[in-house]
Amino acid sequence: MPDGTLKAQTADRVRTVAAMLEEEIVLGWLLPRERLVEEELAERLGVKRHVVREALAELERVGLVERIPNRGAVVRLLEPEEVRQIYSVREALETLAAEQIPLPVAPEVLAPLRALQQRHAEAVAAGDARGAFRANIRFHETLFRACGNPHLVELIQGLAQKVHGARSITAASPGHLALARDEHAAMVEALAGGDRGRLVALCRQHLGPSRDAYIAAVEARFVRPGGTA
Amino acid sequence: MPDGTLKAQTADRVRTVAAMLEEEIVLGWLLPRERLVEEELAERLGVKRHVVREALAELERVGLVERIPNRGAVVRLLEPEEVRQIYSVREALETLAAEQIPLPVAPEVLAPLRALQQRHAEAVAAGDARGAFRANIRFHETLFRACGNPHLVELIQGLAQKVHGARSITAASPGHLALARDEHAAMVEALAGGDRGRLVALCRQHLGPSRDAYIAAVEARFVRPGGTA
DNA sequence: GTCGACTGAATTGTTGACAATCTTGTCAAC
DNA sequence: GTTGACAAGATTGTCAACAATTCAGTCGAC
Repeated sequence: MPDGTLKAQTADRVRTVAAMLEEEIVLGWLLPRERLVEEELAERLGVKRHVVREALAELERVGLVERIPNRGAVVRLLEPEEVRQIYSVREALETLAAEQIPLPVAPEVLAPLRALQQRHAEAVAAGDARGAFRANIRFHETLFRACGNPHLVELIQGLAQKVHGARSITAASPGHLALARDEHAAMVEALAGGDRGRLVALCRQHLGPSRDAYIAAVEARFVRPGGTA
Repeated sequence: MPDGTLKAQTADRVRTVAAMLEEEIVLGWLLPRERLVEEELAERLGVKRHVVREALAELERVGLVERIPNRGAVVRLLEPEEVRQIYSVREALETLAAEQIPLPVAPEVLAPLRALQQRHAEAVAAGDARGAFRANIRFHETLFRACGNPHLVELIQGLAQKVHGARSITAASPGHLALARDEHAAMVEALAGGDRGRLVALCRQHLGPSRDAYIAAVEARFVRPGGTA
């Protein structure tokens, strides 16, 4: 077996398609309530319908799309209350992880973290929303992985993914991206300096802006007099 | 549409099959490393192979089975280290939830909880491991749901499910079942009495026995000199 | 006697076609 | 002008056959 990972198994393709759709949702190319037709996506992304089907099922499980039997899938619109609840759990988990990171942090954590921080900063400077999104994800993954508990990391990532649909407001906003960039720099500093209190506080602060921006946007745009959605 | 939930969609059947297999794993009918052949399961459970396939994929995501490409699925054997990590996160999350339950607890929470506690006690008395397992799950779900954050509850349930494969030791043991029964009673008491400190302590204690029993069993039975598994 | 290659059986992975279901547009009746 | 039924189109849900892969046992060479 000389290829190894070379051959693209179905499972890998499903993950790839799910990731592509996720990005399109996060970056606001696919808007809430927009229909996701299996056959159309299959053709556009160059895969079989079965692959798209599984990818949509995955995104439904994660909470990014909504699937109605015999009717198809649409990009899900997150309720403000739901977003608040998710962020409150995120805060607890990320705090927990930050408290368990051994300090002073190991160089093999710090070095890649600095590299990712820089990549994020470059993407922000270039106005590359997609690059910033990807670097941002990897930055946080690397950071929290340092806590030593992969299951905790998995939960944190899952929750972050759940609210990806609520990030199209901030994911492309230069102001928010610049703020995130600066906060990342501060986190790295706190890690390097062994200042746990600051690190934990930064992690907590870091969550606020995107949550508040989304809630404000939804309540301004979607709430109709007398209605709940 | 006069039937509503009457018609059995594929998604429902997948969930059902997954739940059946999960129970068989928890109760020790299916042992670690035991093969799970799609066609055989499809015939035994009276569904199409495609349904079994998706159910196995679901159980793989959850962490109860392991699937190797072109080779099939087997019941997964959890590493002691992994079990420790999962239980440590469970402890944190369940503590968090217990701390957020409004006290004194609402009657519409307490009443069903007492009913489930009794059902569990009856199953234990009757030596009905499956009944005890089901009542136990619903008891904890009802308890933690009272914290008001469905996403936190979902995480707690997911983690509990992840270690279901590690529960075949305690799920059928009269001693452990009796202990769980008594602890449930104490939890209800603490809830009714508004004693949050006791409730939190009980939730934490409650996790210990099954974790320790599993780790002890695995390390006694499966560790070979010089090997890691 | 041991090692390596080969063949056959078992199992999963993939595909395309068909059936069931829902939505939209049209038209007639009130 | 509005409402209801009806038909056509679009979309998902289901299935069974076929292809690809892996494993176990056997046979032959050294």
